[in-house]
Amino acid sequence: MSKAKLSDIARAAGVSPMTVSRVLNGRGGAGPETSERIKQIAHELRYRPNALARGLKSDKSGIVGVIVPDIANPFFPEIIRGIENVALQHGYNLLLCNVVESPDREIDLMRILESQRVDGVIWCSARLSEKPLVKALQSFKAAVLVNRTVEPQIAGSIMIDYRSGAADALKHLWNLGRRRIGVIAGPAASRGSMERLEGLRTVFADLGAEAVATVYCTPDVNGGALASRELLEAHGQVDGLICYNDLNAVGALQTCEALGIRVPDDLGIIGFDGIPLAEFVRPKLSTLHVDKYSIGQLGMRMLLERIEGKFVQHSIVVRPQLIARNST
Amino acid sequence: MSKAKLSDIARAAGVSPMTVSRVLNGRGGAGPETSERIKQIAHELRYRPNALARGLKSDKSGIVGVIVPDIANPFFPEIIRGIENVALQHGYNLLLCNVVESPDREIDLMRILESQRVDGVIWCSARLSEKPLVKALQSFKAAVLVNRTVEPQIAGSIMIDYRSGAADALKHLWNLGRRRIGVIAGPAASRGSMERLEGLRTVFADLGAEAVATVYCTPDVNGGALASRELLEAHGQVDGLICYNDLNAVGALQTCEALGIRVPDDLGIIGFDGIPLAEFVRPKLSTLHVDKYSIGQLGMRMLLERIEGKFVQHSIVVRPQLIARNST
DNA sequence: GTGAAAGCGCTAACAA
DNA sequence: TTGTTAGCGCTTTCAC
Repeated sequence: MSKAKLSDIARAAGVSPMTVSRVLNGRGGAGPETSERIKQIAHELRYRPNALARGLKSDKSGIVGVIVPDIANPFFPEIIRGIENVALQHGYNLLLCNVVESPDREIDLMRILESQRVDGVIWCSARLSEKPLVKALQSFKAAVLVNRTVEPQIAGSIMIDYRSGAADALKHLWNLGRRRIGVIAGPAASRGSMERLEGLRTVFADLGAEAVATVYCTPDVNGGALASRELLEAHGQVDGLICYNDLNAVGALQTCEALGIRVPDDLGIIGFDGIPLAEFVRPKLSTLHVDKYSIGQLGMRMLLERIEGKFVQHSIVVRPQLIARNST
Repeated sequence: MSKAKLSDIARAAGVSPMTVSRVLNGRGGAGPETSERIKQIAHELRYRPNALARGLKSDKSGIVGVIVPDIANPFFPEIIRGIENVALQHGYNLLLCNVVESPDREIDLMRILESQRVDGVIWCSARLSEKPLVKALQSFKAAVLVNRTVEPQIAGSIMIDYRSGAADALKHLWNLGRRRIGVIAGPAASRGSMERLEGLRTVFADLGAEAVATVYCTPDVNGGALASRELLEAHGQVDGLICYNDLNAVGALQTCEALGIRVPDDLGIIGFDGIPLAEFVRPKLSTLHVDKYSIGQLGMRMLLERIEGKFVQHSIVVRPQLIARNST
């Protein structure tokens, strides 16, 4: 049996579809006992309003597109939960999109989300270059970027203060007496990597020092393992390692184990992000914790404002917090 | 500026909307150079077909609902990726829903997905009781359950063979000489837990032995830590621990560390699921590995068959594979 | 308080 | 080959 529609209820109740619509949407429309009868029938028929028809009429789909580079990276599920938490409170649902592969995928995705007439988009760690990114964003009623900025008219943004985070990481190692510091810098193309390096440079300059070596890598455990091996084999005297993220740091931990380097005795390692994994490895990983759930909530709230046409706040910066554990 | 529609293109090209529709959908409809002109204009106007209108007309939304109990549990993102991989190949998108909280949430979600007129649903680890579950599933054109079964007419299912997995875990520990075995059993209400226990019972019976103790807990790290502490403090002589999942096993690892119990020397620990984390802890966790990505792919393929009205295969059973690492 | 008409953007069926 | 008509389910507008 196919789904009940307004006219089915109307016929059963002996009224017009319009009346049913009004009653079910709580906008008066009928006397008390007629209303009751209509609601009763709707319930019996398991009536579910057709969101497609509603959306077509109202030009609102009730759906928000969420784009993440890789849902298997534990950084993102927390953000998604934050987004969903706020979205559901406001009657929105999430169309989740993963873009593991290429920037081409990002373009395709945009077309899809446009076709679905999503009411807005939250895009995490977009890798598309500026021009096409802006062009893509302009096709949406509202957009929020996480980990990226564009002109505030184009999209709101939630930024993580990588500079200060990286600076704090370096100061932390320095205060612990580490003087020969290497950097596992993550993906060379990434803005986040650049900003971290800038933060480091500033502190190094103040200190009259510099990094022993910097190695780029993919932002996962394996990338960290490979890069740290390369770095440590070439620079045995390194006594501190600053990593792009916790996954990289866990990879470094593995390398140290393989190379017989003791952490933190021989080498202090610090990560970034504060994913749960950081607490489960041994030694427990010191890290710069980022409140991912809040980022999701903030992002969705910002999107809601934009959907409603308010542009009060254009950019939010979240500051990572140093958590010193046993790896430093 | 709002979005271009067929009639906009039609006007610009001096043809009827119908012709434009046919051309853009590649169903002939016009001579070669008219077709070219239409495509050109569509491109310039950044035309995006309105999926809402199409869906309303065709009674197909192109969207598949995916429900997981908790996206922050690393078991699920892999499944989602598998689902998405197949879905995209076939022109479907995912409406992702998390149900962290209560079974009530599950009911609400069903209403939402029905309203969105999703073409099908993939539901992971549904916790709703049989009656309402069946009722909910019946409202969809197609449905597939992961980790649960119902009548094949109602929904397809992908099952993990927890019995054989648990049996393998026990045999593994037994072969290693462990004789006093405790069980961290996960959520008491869960089917998965029950089935694992059944698998264990069978093997214990063959062996003429039984579990020293069984403790239930939440399926996360903390639950495992608490439950294992309770178990180990009450039964100091236990030399083998079978855990509901890897998260629980990691929790047990933490407890052992706190209690000064050496793993695997004093106690062998084995997990379940084979999440990435299992490789990152020390000692590396032995586990029963489940191919989550494949499960996602299989589930989506099964759903596609059901959407298309083929019901060739009603149930797939995936067998976990023992991976012996350093915790046993 | 209630209903009829019209239209959101698209396409199946038929007509020219 | 191309166009016209009608309708998917809902809601806004206006008339009763």
